[in-house]
Amino acid sequence: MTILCGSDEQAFKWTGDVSAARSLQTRLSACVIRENRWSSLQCVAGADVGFEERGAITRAVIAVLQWPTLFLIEYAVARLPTTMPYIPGLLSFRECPALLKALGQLSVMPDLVFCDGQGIAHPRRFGVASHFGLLSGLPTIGVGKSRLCGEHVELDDYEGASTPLLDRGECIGRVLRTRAHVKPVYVSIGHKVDLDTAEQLVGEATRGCRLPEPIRWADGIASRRPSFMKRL
DNA sequence: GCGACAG
DNA sequence: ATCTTGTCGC
Repeated sequence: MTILCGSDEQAFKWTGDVSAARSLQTRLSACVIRENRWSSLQCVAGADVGFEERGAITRAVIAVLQWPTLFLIEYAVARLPTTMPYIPGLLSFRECPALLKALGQLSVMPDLVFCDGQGIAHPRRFGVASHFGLLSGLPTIGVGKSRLCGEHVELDDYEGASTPLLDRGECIGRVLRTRAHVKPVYVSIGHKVDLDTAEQLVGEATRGCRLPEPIRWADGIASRRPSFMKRL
């Protein structure tokens, strides 16, 4: 049952069948581990994706940082032809191939990955952070910049404020204000990390900016922002 | 049928 | 996400 998760997905091919992709997500979501399955952190990574050629090429970036100093150790950039369009709820099928390629190019395997996007805070509890975690086997945390699904009460405007993200009677994540006066981020379990730990780690990985440092690096490189490219 | 909708 | 012009603050 669970042993089929990895191999099933590797064989997945996008044919335009939205229903088939959704069914696969529902099956794979049962394989996601929602509790801590790691011992210690030596280094963590940030993962993000960007596009080239007006979307024809998918460019994935994984930046590895030392923990808990958050100094950049190394990074990898991988490019692959884009095989499917962006469809809300199916983002992981579009981004995971390039992310896995980038992961394979690293010389040091991170102990945990902060992903740009939702984990189980997803209609079928299988966002990109969970999908990538399952495929790589690595612990992952989903950090979304906006909401995909779920509801929550208004959030206090001070740094560290947080409130549960609820969907169909289930707590699927937490809305966290990483900095006063800025939009909150949506933290959720990706794989092998529980929610309390995920929120705590996001807080510890954030240094004055809205997003945690690992994701800032991956995003800065994926978006080719001069301020980041200069520091490489 | 209508509105919502990660990146 | 990407494109793109303009503005605000340190």
